[in-house]
Amino acid sequence: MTTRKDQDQDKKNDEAQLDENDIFSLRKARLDEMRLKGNPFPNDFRRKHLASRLHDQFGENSKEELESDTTETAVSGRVVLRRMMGKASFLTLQDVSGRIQLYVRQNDVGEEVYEEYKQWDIGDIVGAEGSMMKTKTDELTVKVSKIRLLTKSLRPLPDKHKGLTDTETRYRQRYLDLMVNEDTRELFVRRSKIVDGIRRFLIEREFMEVETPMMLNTPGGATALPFTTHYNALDADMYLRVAPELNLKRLVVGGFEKVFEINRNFRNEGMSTKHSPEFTMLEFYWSYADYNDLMDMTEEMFREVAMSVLGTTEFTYNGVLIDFGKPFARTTMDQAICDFNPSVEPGDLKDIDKARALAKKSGVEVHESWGLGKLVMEVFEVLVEDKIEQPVFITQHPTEVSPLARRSDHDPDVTDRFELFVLGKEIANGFSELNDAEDQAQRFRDQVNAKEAGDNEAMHYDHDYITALEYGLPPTAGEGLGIDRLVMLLTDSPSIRDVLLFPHMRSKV
RNA sequence: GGGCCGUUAGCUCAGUCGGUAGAGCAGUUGGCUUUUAACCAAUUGGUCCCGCGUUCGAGUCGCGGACGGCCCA
Repeated sequence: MTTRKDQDQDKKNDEAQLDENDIFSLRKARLDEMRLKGNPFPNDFRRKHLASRLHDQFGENSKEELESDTTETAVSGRVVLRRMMGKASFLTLQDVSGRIQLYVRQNDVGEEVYEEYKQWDIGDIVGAEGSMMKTKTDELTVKVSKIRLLTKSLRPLPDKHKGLTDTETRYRQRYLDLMVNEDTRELFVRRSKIVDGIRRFLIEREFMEVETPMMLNTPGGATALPFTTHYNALDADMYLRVAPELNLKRLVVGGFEKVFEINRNFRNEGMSTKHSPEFTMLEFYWSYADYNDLMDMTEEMFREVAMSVLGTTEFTYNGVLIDFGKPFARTTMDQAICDFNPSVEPGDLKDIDKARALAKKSGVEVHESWGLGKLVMEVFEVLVEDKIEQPVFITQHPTEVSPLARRSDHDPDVTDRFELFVLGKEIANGFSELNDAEDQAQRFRDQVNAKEAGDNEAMHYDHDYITALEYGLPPTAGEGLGIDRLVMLLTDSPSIRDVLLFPHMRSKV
């Protein structure tokens, strides 16, 4: 049945067609002609070699050596450059591995094919067979004997020299960015290698990869505002997860003593160069280990990943040299506040009135319901975070702001927790897990109170999680690591959007 | 949410004091059988982001809005 809405949509589409420019109409006309002669989108061409493989195998051969070499190749990819010289021409073909030049002569492919070939466009995808040669200027080239059009492209590619620089278009039409900007391709290859490196690091240490739900009845595991959605079949409102933490610890209760998950979390917050509403986190849980073990392992992981991805532990971010090869500093939150702010005295952070005064003086919008712990945390965020450059583990977070972390044996007001900061960015957050069900229940109640007092980021009370703890969670350490931010560091990217293939954008009209 | 900046041809960008809308690339036509940002000649192409206002006249000035970027919260 055709609805009114469909008709409107069809009308819109028709209008869009009419709006198209001359280049599009011309190419569409060419495509229509091709349809009359056969299928312009064949899928029976098979490639023999990637461009990079040809360069590896024949790049060092001389012109003469290649003339006597009879190796036949078959290559395919997108035409990105073309130089026509009457009855002969050069094409630059781009495949996933790189570029290779093709030399197409009318004498070699035949007059009929060459006439058709002249109607093809930059951006088309072609397949070609031929032998290897080198040109006058020593460029490795496929001397084409057969060439076919595999996919007709209807839209013109961005400028062949200047490329595509408009940030908005690069984000909205990432495929164009990837087509023409090699840096972008390399960045996302690197991202993939980073994730691969982390996965291998954990699997080598006998961690098991698991997947836990994205949609939950009760969100938890982090203090953050969740997205809500609706499950029609159950007629139930549900939440997108803000962290996989509670489910992963349920698995540890069940006996999977070392688990990890690399997946998306969703937080209903604003976007910035450091924040995306959906972001990728590694979370892992390690039984019979504590937060000190986590810090050791995190350093080791960063070193190994940097080596495997960059070939070195040194890199620069925004002009600052960072070396993951050096030991990361470790300091408590209180100590860091005092170190970065000589005017602050340790006593200021132990007295709620003094801490409140310091917070207000530092520009924090203080709520009267906040305890000492929350005040100290806020002061840290304002007075320290941005000033950090080199990697540092900040430890001993207040219990008040760490509702899932184990209390310190020496001071019940702080936890055995750390956050790793590099260049003002929080990269990782880990702690010895709270496995005392009664303490956890009280912490949840405190969170519910905070929520009722207006903190919409406070956690829900998760009854089933308490039940799980009542069966017994072994002593465990757990950590979350922001993959996107780590990728930013290792690719020198100023914005998180640069390391997301399809960053969220407001829809246009 | 606030501040600053941006939006002109498919892409990259100019556009003077408010006076007929420009270039390079891409495209089209012709030439060219080792080019490589190929070259030579000719040439097509515009909702100047949208709306309102000021003005004899707005890409340009004013107001409002959309989208984006950066900074701040």
